[in-house]
Amino acid sequence: MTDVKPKRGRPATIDTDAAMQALVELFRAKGYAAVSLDDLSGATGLSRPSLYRAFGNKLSMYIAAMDAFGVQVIETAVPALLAERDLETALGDFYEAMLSIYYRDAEVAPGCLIFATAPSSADEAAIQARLQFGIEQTDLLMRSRILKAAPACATTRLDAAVHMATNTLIAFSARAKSGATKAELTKMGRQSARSIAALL
Amino acid sequence: MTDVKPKRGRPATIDTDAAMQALVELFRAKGYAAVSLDDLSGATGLSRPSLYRAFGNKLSMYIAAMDAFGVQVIETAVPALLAERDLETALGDFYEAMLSIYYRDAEVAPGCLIFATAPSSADEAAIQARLQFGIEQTDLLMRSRILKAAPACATTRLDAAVHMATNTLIAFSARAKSGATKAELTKMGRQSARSIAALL
DNA sequence: GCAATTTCGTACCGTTTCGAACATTTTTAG
DNA sequence: CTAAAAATGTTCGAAACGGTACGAAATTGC
Repeated sequence: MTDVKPKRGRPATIDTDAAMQALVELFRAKGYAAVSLDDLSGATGLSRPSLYRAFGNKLSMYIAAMDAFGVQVIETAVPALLAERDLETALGDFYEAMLSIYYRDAEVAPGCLIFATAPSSADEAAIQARLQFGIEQTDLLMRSRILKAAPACATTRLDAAVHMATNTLIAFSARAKSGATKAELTKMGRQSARSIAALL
Repeated sequence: MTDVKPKRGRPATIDTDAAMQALVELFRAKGYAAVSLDDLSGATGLSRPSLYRAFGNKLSMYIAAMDAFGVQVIETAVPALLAERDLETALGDFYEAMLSIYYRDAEVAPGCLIFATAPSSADEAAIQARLQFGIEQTDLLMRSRILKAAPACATTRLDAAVHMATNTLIAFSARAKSGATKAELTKMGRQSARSIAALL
């Protein structure tokens, strides 16, 4: 199914993956509304019509960027959470991995595309839906991980720990944007992981 | 000092307080960048030049709205936290009061002006500074309240509880924007308050 | 080589944006 | 009553906005 079919017209030359990465970087740095198509065109090196053909209008570009960011999180940070370790270290490692995404070696954090920029644009129904999905999936992920560590945990107690774990991550996205250092938040993540593990 | 001095020219007729309230409502519903001066003019009933004279440019309007929102929080919700009750109920009452601000009787939450909209506009230095201040003040508020409930608490434990309490509130602002119901978050707030109190 | 087909960027459209210039209105000072 | 002063809304302009029409370029099928 690796299409070897020779297509009829002029072959495409644009690198959509690289372009998408540039979209993610711009959107998470400046949010949805503050970014213009000219900005995106400049960052990707693609003309506005090329962007439009590849990703649709600005809203669908942002939605696609949210998805790409989510995939990046799943591939990069989630394995740390699901590793065969005790809950406290796994959760702490996960937070640290997420912070590596939020800060990306930069002095000033580009931040989280989903938790930090989507809330302000949630009046767009499509954006709100993706934000809801992101939170939901994080809750589910935390639930499965905590349940693995404490299979017999009562549901109330489990809910509390799950929400704590997700809420900590969400808050980190805002704190990173507020100027907190990565070291600061990493320490906070270890503390939080310990507290959450202690809840069970 | 209640100025009875008759000023020289035409007296001002605009209600700056009402206008500011309208600014807060618009900004927290749609964020900073997505709001135009025409939107603000329409919502306040003031002409663009009047707005400009009263509050300066768009950025300073947003900054002033952040301050006004902060004052509203301090006047409305903080007393619940500082009330003479046990920590768990005080914290739970505080979260509930904050959710009343975030939802304002509306089906869809207008949300939190500071935690939900500022992070996406934090590339503006002035906005980032106010966001940082807001988080800092919340941490300080939580610290003083928790310290009152547990004066002999070890600093590590105290830090953990403080950050948990603030992070929960920050996360609520994102969850509210994602479409969660007020009842849902109120329940989560009570659970979180219990968990945080149990950390001491 | 010629037609069909697909990609691509230049140029353009109408709208919206922010901010200011300006005249008008309403008051006090003399 | 006239002049100065302050506040206000109408009007304007230059720039930026999102999005598209259209022709040039590049490839395959015949």
